[in-house]
Amino acid sequence: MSEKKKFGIKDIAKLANVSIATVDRVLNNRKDVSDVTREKIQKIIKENNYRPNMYARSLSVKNNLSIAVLIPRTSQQTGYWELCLTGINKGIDEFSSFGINIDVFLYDQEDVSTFNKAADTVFETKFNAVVVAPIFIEETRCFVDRCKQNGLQTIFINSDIPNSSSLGYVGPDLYSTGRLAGNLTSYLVQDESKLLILNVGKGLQNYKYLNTKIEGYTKYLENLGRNFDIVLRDIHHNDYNDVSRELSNLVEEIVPDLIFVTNSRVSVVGQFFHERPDFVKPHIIGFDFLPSNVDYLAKGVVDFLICQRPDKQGYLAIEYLYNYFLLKEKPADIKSMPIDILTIENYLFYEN
Amino acid sequence: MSEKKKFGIKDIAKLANVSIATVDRVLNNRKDVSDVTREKIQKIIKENNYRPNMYARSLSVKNNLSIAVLIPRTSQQTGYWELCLTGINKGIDEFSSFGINIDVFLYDQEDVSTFNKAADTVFETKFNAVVVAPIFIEETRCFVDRCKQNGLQTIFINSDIPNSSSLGYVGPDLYSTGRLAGNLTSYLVQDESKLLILNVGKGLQNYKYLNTKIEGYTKYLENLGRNFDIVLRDIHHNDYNDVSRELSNLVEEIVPDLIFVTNSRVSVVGQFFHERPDFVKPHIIGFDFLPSNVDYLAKGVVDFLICQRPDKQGYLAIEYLYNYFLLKEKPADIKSMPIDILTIENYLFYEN
DNA sequence: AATCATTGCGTAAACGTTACCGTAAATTCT
DNA sequence: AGAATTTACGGTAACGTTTACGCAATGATT
Repeated sequence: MSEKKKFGIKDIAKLANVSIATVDRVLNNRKDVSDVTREKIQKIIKENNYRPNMYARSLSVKNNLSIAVLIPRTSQQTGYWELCLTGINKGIDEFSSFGINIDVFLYDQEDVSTFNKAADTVFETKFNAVVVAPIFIEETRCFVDRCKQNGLQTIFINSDIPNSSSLGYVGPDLYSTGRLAGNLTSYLVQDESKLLILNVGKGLQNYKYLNTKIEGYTKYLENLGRNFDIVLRDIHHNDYNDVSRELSNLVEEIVPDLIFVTNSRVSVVGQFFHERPDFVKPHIIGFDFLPSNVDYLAKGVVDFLICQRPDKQGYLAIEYLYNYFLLKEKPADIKSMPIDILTIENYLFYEN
Repeated sequence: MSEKKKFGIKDIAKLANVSIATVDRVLNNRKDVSDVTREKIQKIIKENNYRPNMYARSLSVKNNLSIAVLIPRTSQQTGYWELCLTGINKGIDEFSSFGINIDVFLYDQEDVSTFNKAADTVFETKFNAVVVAPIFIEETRCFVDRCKQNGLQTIFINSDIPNSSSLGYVGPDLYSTGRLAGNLTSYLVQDESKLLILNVGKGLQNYKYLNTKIEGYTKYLENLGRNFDIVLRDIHHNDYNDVSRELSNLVEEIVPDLIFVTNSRVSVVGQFFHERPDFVKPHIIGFDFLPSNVDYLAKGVVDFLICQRPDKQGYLAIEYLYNYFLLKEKPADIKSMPIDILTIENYLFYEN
C-alpha cells in the first residue's frame, strides 16, 4: 500500500539516457561500458540510493545452489547431533523455497569407514558446498583437499580444524567454554573444594575437543588461587548401568563438591544422584540443551547447563552459504557462537 | 549446478493437461475450478512435493509492505533503545531488498505529548503494520484502537499490554526474568544475607514493568526459606553524581551483600563501587548488554548481566511481519525472548 | 581501400508466478 | 426456444533483473 514506486533499473536507465543493459553492466561491473557513462550511471545510482530487487535478481539467475551436509548420525547415547540436524532441517524448510537444495549425509562417529563412505557419496552428486562436522581429523583433512580440487567450498561446524576449511567455522570457542564452566564453578563452591572433571563416553576420537575445554577450566580455576583440589577422570561407557557402577566407586573414593561433566552426557550423572539419595549430591555442571539434560536441570539436580546451540550452528552454516552464493555478500567472517548459560529458571525460554 | 530441474507450475500443468492458470487457481485455492480437476491437480502437487518459488511469487505480487516502528528515543542516560534500534536497522538492511520499507518514529519516553505527536504522524502515511514499544499504557491502548479502525496491524516489543495488540508480543517474560535474578542471587550469597533491590532512574511511568520483575525476584527468594533480608529502594536520578550521593548514603545505612539493579542502569552502580574502594563491594546483578554495563562486567565489578536481546526483539518483530504478510505464514505464536545470562567469561561471544 | 577486430551499446527473451481478460460450454431463466 | 447467466478453463501481460545476441561506429591491419 505504500505509495513509493520502487526505484529500479529502468528508472536509472531513463535518467541516464541509456538502456537497461548498460545499467546492468555497471551494476555488476562488467566490461563494455565507457568510463563517462559508467560514472554518470554510478552517480545516479548513489543519488537515488538504488537497492536491487533480490527477488527479481534471484529469479533471473537460475541459481539452484546445492549443499551437502556431512555430520554424525544421532546415536541413542547422545542426542546431540539430533539437535544439530534439527537446525539443518529448519534451514532446509526455510531456504528450499529460495532455490537451495540440501542433502544430508550421516556417518557413525565411532566408525571411520562410514565417514569415508559418506564422503565418497558426496562426490557422486555435483554440490556447490559442503557443511562438515569434523570428528576424524586426518580423514576430514583429506576430504577437504578433495573438495578443493573439485571446486567444492567447505565449512565446518561444531569443532574446527584451523586453516583447513575454505569458508571457515561456525561453532563454539572451546577454551572459553571451559573457562566459563570454571567461572560458574567458582560461584558454586567454597575455597579448597574438591572438584571432579568427568569425561563420559565410549569413544575417544574427539579427545582434543574435550581437552581444550578442560584446559580452559583448570587454567581459570588455578589462576583464582583458591586452592581447589581438581581431579580428572574418564568413564569409558555409554550405558547407564556401566556408568552408574563406575560412578558410585568414583564418588565414594573422591567425594567431590562439584562435578564438571565435559560433554553432553551430564544427564547420566544427574540420573545417578537422583536415584541414589544415599550419596550426598554435589553441584553439577554440564553441556547441551538435550531433553534428558534439561530434565535434570528442571529437577534441580544439575545446576548449570552450558549450551552452544548445535541447532543454530547448522542453521547458521546454511544461512551463511545462502548469503555467500546467492546474495553474493562479502564473506563476513563467521563469529563464534554465543555460549549460553541455562539454569532451572531460564531454560523454558531457550529458543530452538 | 545441481541437475534437479526445479519442479514448477508449468510441470504440474503439463502433467494435469490443464493450463498454468488453472494450477494457480488451485494453488491459491480460488474459485472457478471443478472439483475433479482440483483434486487431480492437488494430487500431483502432493506427489511431486511441489514448493513454490518464493522469488517468483514475491516478484509477481507487487508487495511493498510498509512498516512503522514507534519506539522511545535513545537518551544519554540509557542506551537501551539504541540497541533496539540496531536490531530494527539490521532488519531494514536485510529486508529492504525484499520489498519491505520501514519508517522509524521516535518519541521521548519522559514526555507523553511526543508519543501522541509521533502516533499522529504514523497515520499520515499508509502503513500495513506498526511495531510499537508501549511505555504510556493508556495512550498506547488508544493508539492501537485507532490502528484497528484504520486496518493497521500492531505488534508490541519490549513490554506487553496483554490482549491489546493485534499480532502479539515479542519480548521478555518479566516475571521469569525476576525469578532468574533471584536464582543467580541464591548462588552468590549465603543464608541471611542482606539484599538490596534498587530502582534507578528519573522516570516512573514504567513502574508496572519493574514491579513484575521485583515480584518474581522476591517470591523466588522467599520460597527458598533462607531468611534473606530484602530491602527495596528507589533512586530517582539519572545523573551519576546524584546517584552516587544517594547511593553512598544507602550503602552506609544498609550494607548490602548484594545489589539487584532492576533495569539497565546497573553501570552507574558499578561505577560507584569501582571508584569508591572504601566501600566493601557487594555482589551486583543487573540488566542489559549495554557497553557501559559490559564494561563493569569485564572489570569484575558486576557479577551477572541478564539480557533480553533488545536488538533481537526489533529484528524478530520485523521478521515476523515479513513472514506474516509476504510469505503468508500462519501467525505462529510469538514466543518470549530467551533470557540470557552474561558473565565475565562469556560476554565476548554474545551475539548482536 | 578493403578486411577484420574491438568498443559501446540496445533489443528481447528468459526466470516462475499472479491476475486480468476472454470465451466456449453448461445451466438457468423467461 | 431463445436470452441471460454461470461455470470452468485458456491466453497472456506483467513483476525487475540477467544475459545472449546483434549491430553500428571506430580503429587497426593488410
